[in-house]
Amino acid sequence: MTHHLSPRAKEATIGELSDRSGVPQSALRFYERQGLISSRRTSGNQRRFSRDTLRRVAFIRASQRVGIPLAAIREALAVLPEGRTPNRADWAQLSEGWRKDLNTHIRRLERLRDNLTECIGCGCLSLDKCALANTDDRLGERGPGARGLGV
Amino acid sequence: MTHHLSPRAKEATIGELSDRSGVPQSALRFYERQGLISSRRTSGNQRRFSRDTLRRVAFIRASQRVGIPLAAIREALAVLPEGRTPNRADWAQLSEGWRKDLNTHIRRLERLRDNLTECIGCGCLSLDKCALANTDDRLGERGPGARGLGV
DNA sequence: ACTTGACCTCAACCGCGGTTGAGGTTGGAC
DNA sequence: GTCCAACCTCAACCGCGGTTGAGGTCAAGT
Repeated sequence: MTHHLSPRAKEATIGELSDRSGVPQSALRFYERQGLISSRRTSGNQRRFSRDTLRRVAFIRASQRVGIPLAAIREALAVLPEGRTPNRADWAQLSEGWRKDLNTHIRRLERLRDNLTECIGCGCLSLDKCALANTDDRLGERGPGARGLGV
Repeated sequence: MTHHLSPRAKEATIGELSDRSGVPQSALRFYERQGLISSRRTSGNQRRFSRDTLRRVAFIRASQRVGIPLAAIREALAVLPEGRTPNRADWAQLSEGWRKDLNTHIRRLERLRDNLTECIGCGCLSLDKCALANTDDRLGERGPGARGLGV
């Protein structure tokens, strides 16, 4: 009873995490640099990821797939607890927020689709009054550089 | 009756086009380099845009807003006639295709939202069988470099 | 004729989301 | 103890969608 099991029993190397998540190692290192995931280091400086990291990575990829920029994903992930392993309630809280964002996003797309149909379909092609041209929603200009805006 | 009006009566300078479309001149030049719009040049090498270019630009921006990459927009615009000024039917054809893409896109988002709710909500957090992790839709990997994939 | 602002090109740079490769260490199996 | 795959860092590069700035020309008004 004195040989105290090391906690790494459930930890994954970067290769394992990559295989399980389908995300390239280079991307995982990149995510770590960006503060989206974190790892413990072995005495030999190798990464060891805790089990819940797989979940985080899945969440990151799923979010990205709908066009959410990494910075926004990082913010969202920040609601997860620091020291403790996130539990179901933590993830539920996270996904609830995401659900709202997704709904907003979906509504925007629907609006655009309807405008497109209406506007071109009706032949109003005068852009001054066209819903297509004057899309009411402001999409945060936020400085120069590429737009990005998460679609 | 002999002073034959010059055709530039309805042409716009880049500044005018920029003002009317709200798109920076730098972006308009960029679009031209990328083959999304085109211009006539004056004897002094200045650009003159035909009237329908305003429409093209509006279309480009609207498309971008929903996350469609410029390359895809260029392809879509290729269905417009070369010599002739595009008429209503041309634009309608274009927008019909877009409407379908938008619908597909919207459905993808809805699916993700529902998966998220179900998956996290139900506590199934085992990623192996999770819809979040194993999103069935293939999103065209197409080579290395940034994903892009138009969201 | 001259000024002034709008236009031109070209090259360099930006943020994003990574990949690639060189050169060096680690660690598990034999 | 030695081997080799798997890991490490760091710097450079990629495509995308542009912006910025230097240095030069054009055209409309006085």
